[in-house]
Amino acid sequence: MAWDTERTRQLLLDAAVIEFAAHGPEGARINRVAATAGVNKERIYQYFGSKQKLFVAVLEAELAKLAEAVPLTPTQAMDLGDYAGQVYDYHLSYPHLLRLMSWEALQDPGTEIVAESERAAHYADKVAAVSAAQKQGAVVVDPAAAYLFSAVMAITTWWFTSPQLVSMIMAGTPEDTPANRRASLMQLVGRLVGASNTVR
Amino acid sequence: MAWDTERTRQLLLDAAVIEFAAHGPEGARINRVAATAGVNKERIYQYFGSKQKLFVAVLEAELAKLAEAVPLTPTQAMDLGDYAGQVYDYHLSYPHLLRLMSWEALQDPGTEIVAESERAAHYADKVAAVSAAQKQGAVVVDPAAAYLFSAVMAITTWWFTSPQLVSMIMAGTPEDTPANRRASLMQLVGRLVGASNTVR
DNA sequence: CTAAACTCCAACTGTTCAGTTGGAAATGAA
DNA sequence: TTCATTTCCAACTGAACAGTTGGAGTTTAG
Repeated sequence: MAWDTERTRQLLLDAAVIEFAAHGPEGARINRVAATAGVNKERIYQYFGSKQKLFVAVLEAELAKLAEAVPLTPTQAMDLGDYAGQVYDYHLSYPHLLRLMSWEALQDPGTEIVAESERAAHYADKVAAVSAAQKQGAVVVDPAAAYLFSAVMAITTWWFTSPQLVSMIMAGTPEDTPANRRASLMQLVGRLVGASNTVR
Repeated sequence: MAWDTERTRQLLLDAAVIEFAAHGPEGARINRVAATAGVNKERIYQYFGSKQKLFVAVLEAELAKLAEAVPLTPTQAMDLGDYAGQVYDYHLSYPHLLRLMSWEALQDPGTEIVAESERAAHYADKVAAVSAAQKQGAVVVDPAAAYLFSAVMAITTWWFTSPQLVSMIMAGTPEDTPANRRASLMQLVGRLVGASNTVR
């Protein structure tokens, strides 16, 4: 058969995103990845080495896509509500990543963090941007930037990471829609950072 | 040997909390639960029926403990910052529950929610309490109570549900401690709900 | 054209796994 | 005391699993 090594690898990676997002690194099954990809499972060991290494490759690939899709710019920290809205949009249209990160969160605490140095640098940049916005008066100075940024991440991602809680909590709110969630998110982030239109 | 059926069952449940918190419903191993409990694994099938039913029993038991430890009172909605602090304290001292709920969140979306009616009623009460506080002027009226309550849950639990993100984001904040997290949490919740001391 | 290297496959290995079975030991009722 | 019931156990069953092997087929270099 005609070879297309890169295509085979990508097919496996794409299939692995689906399998790991659904079942996590321990529950995923190598034969299902191979079946979904239409590729022999021996190829997984040839290209990736092991099941856990495949999971790492999947996380690296998907994190790179997020960084590309929602890049950090200095102006974003000046409008964290809008930034939160963009991150929300990304996860709404592409739910696999937060599931993968949730599985990552639940791994053995001793597990090495995937792409840690790149991700830590990325987050350091974001926290620094928030800190700079605090100095410019666009964001309240209390609490520290890292705490503020954490809270923004928390309320942005929660809708996707706790679906069972969301369904129970929002059951009595008939006007609940993704758009209203997004609007409340942006409003609440604005309030957290002290944006002027939220002062009552 | 002297029989103590209830003790055997509780030993298995306690061992299962540890195993499911660490590995989740798919990654957990029945033989490890039995070994940790010091009980034959056949007893698991006798008392609980199956691995998944054991997971459900574990979640039910741990959720009942939370409801008992951090009960809802009407006064709590008048001070959501304090309430958030109490929930934070519970999870800080007892991290298994949020791990179990995180595994629950990642189960197949078609999976029946454990103790759904009780939990939904519990959350409905909480949202109603927030709504009442809004009417009394103790909490801002925008966005709707369910959105506010969701945001409070989000920033309270995030410290425990995203440890890898926390470690990267907080790496550049040397003054980061559980106490400072708690203090920032209460401050941010106060700001979200429009508590008077946060207006700038 | 040939041989080396590479990609890919079906079948395999050794182990693990959830769940079950047949029976031992303890308890309780008659 | 005896028998029925219950609790508990070691070993088992059937299937699943991650990872490996031997070799077929294709590509590339000489």
